[in-house]
Amino acid sequence: MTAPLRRDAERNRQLLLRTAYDLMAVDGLDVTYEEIARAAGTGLGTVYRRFPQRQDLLDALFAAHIDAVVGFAEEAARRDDALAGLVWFLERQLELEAGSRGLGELLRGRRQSSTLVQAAGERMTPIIAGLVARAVRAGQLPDGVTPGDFAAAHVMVGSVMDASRTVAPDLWRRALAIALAGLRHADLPGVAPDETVIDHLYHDQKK
Amino acid sequence: MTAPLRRDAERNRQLLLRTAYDLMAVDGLDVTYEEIARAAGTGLGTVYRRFPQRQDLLDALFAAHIDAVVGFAEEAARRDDALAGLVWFLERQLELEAGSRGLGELLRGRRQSSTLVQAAGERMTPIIAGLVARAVRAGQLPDGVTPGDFAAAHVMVGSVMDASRTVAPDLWRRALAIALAGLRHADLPGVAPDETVIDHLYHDQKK
DNA sequence: TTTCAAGTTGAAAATTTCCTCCACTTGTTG
DNA sequence: CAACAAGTGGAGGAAATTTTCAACTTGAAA
Repeated sequence: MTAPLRRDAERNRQLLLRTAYDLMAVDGLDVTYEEIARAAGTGLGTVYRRFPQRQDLLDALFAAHIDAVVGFAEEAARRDDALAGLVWFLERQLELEAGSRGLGELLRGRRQSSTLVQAAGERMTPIIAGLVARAVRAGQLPDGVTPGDFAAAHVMVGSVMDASRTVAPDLWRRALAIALAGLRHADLPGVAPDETVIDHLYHDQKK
Repeated sequence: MTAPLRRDAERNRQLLLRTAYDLMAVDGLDVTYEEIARAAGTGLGTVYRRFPQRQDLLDALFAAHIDAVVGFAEEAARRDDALAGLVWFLERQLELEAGSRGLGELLRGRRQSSTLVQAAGERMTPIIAGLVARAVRAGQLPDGVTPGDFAAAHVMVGSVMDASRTVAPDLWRRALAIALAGLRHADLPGVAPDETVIDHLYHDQKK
């Protein structure tokens, strides 16, 4: 379909991907194209030629990670112990996010979600919902806990991760412990977040 | 000391404050001066003349709220029941934040903190620390829970508030229930966040 | 080796937001 | 009501970032 890139172009493409990945791991998704070009030692035009939309770059950079997260969900669903599966899934996903600020921004707030992230969400939604339902049925979680509450927990832990990344890169594990213990023991007030609200939790898309 | 403003200027000042407050309640602290001017029906120069630094505007807008939060802390400390005091304090503060996205941004992440916020923090730190210590001593909270964990809880609930404000303005209460139950029941791993880390939790100051 | 489509580059235009400046207007004071 | 300090408005300069583009270079097919 699409012609393969010329050898030098492909080399540049890989170089740009590596460079962009490293920059975004530290500074988040909003690194300047100019910054990427400078760090990679290419011209600005080269970055634009290869990745006309920033979304193109993000997709190329993070597709594998997104797939991995979906894989985690599927693997978690195979467990007999539903709650253990949920905990394991959340922890794996957060570990990935801990490795790259950019990935965290992609998977949670900031920036409207790409097709990739949306598709991944659609695949995981029923899986997680099934796990939560199983855990509740088994009495591992109190009645009233919903998938949306896990989404909230994810966002909550992520916020601590984002704020403490540079000074306490493991603090999110403490936040995770709080969130998980909370889900197990809280008597949740109000109405559970439905699909629409979950969508906002993840793709807030404001500056 | 400072000469009083001319009557028309004072009228404009109040108008700008009201306008800015309303805009920031919805859109956060980063509303453009141009937007404020347009909404207030004044010229851009007028906004800059009255509030040369954005911090001047923020201080004028939120000083009262910040004082109120400090007042909550002091009142909480007077309670016999330390944990109830902590819960009450956190809930009051979050209720204020729920009323204005701007205030939430000021009190938590985003934007380096003003002198006002810093001063408030310094007044509240020992108060909250005392309450936490009392609650732990009384067995209301498990050993190992620290003031920093309450800061984390605050940030965590705030992140849910920020993300769901427009579609589920009360969802933060559910997040608060999770966080509080978590603090009461979690066996916290890792090291507790110290002062430096708490500072980062609150004043992350990245885009 | 020749040829040329593909690739590269960096200057410059377009955007966006911030902030200054000054000619003009208006309260207020004597 | 005269005089002027204080206040106002908004065009336009500065800075940061995005995006385009035309002149130049290079890999690879014939």
